[in-house]
Amino acid sequence: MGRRPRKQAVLIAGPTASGKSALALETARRTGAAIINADAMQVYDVLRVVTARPSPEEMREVPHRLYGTVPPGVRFSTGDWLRAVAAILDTADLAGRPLLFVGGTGLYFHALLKGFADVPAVPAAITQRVEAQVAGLDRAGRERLLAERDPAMAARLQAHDPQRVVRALAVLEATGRSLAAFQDEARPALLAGFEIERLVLNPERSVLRERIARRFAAMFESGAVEEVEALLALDLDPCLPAMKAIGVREIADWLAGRATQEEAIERAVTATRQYAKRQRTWMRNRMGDWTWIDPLTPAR
RNA sequence: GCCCAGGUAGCUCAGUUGGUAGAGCAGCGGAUUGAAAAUCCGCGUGUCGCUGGUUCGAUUCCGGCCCUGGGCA
Repeated sequence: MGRRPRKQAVLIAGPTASGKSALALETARRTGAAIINADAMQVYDVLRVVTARPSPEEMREVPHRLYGTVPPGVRFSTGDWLRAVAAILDTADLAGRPLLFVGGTGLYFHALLKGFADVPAVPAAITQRVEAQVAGLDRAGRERLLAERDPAMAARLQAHDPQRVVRALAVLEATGRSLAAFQDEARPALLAGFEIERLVLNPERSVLRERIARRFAAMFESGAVEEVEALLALDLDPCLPAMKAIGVREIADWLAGRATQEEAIERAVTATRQYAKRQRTWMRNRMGDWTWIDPLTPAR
């Protein structure tokens, strides 16, 4: 039995501004690894500075995948991301390189490690119809509607927020099956057969806060404004994910005279801090068995 | 110096006909299976400027002081 070295994957998660990209780059230089994006916003083209995507020089130096590869007019989903990763694993061009999955989107790592329900595409017309139906309902109304149509999903959802209720109802309508049934079907994890190392970067709270504040102020001076102008010029639907990247709304408000620069920066910094908090909640509660490190405090 | 307004949560403020107080934002905790930088759920964290007086009881009423803003000099 010929012994081939096992394929290696390193997963680097952590809240925004925790130093993931720097660690990934340093590791890739040392080990010859390729870096694969696991961040929902860094996939979008146009927004580089605002999403803190690696620079063109860094991307030239080390192989990077799934950074800025999706037009901002596209609604890229977790399933799309997982398929894109599968396609990368199937190609030979990264053969032999360790893979570094780097990003802040907990759901992507979950899908990568645990598999993801394979649900057929739901026609946009159906989603729109369901959205219109759910739009006027309050929390109790949503809960009641879902319980009536899809008790299994109603029982599964902890919070009956509009997005999840719409998704459940749309899947039911499009396929005739409950989303719960799809979720219960075991999906093979993409990284089966890999030797996997899992890291969560967890800087001290006060340090992270300070880095977030400094980083956004710097973004403002180094191209973020031009990016947002370019994005706005595309005149996209404001509901699209790329339009919701932190900083887009805030800078757009400043450009339109609805906020001073100081206010725009403060709001974006607050939004980033709140985002980091949500990330930490996910990581604390769902990545407890990963290796936690503080990359920013010298004495660790 | 005098007059007026105000001083209540981290911030902006509401309120208590005297029984130690509550909104928004911020913050904290939680959920998270195709929008996830999204979308939701839960939680008030307080010498009511200080100090005397009246009162069974004062953040509330009265006096004094301090501070802030505006006006008059």
